[in-house]
Amino acid sequence: MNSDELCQVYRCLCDVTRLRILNLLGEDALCVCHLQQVLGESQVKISKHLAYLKNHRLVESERRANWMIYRISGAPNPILEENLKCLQDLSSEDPVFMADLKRLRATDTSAACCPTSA
Amino acid sequence: MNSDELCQVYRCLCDVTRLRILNLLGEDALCVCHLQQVLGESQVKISKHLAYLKNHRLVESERRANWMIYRISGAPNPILEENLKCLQDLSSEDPVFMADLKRLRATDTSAACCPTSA
DNA sequence: CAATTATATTCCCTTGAAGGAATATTCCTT
DNA sequence: AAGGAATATTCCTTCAAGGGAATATAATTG
Repeated sequence: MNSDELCQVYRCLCDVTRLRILNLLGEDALCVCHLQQVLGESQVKISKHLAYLKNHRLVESERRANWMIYRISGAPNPILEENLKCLQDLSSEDPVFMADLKRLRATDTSAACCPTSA
Repeated sequence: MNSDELCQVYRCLCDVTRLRILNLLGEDALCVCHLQQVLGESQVKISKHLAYLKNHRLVESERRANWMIYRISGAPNPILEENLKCLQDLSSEDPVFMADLKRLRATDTSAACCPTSA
């Protein structure tokens, strides 16, 4: 990791929608439609932000039939990991992150698109 | 700290010049002219980035005669602190940060503009 | 193969921010 | 008060990126 790559990581983190996505993916791998549901944002918006995160190697994806499952990248990244921890801490205080997690837990993850249902 | 403020912090961190500035200020408070010297960047550029950091409360400044001394903000900010630590770790590997620190140490800090000479 | 579902991409518009040149401001010295 | 040094601001141009509407692609189902 060099200074430019470090900047790239922060660029990924400096959008609230991406932070919300990462916060959710910190809990579990998720398909696009679930992210869309939980975040209440448009399909394009979610899809573009996921592409952005993927291009910068913060998340990775795997196709499962019709669905794309996204998860936090497995490649070790100390900066990302440290900041995901911070995110987790904040998510017990911040109303936006809290509400997202609440909706996530209320979401039926037994559907065909869910990673654990494979 | 809420999700928007968190984004703001990351926005501050996603420019390499600002990271270089923060890396230097992590060592010691510095005046603009020293930052300019060490970073080898234009006066406008440094000044604008400092203004940006100050507007977002990551640094604070104090006038000393002709000079403005900038330092990392004293207000507690866990996210900033955590990432300054990361920056410090990286600065022993990354060529840009390393070179900056080396030039900083080679800089005469006994001049009138330096905080410790007060 | 046609229709449907899930997701990605393209086109377009708008905005924030980076950087340089020129200028303004602030403070010091004489 | 005038000049000089340090720093800040304004004006301008360029560019990345956010978001929506429409369209394209990929896989599934009938």
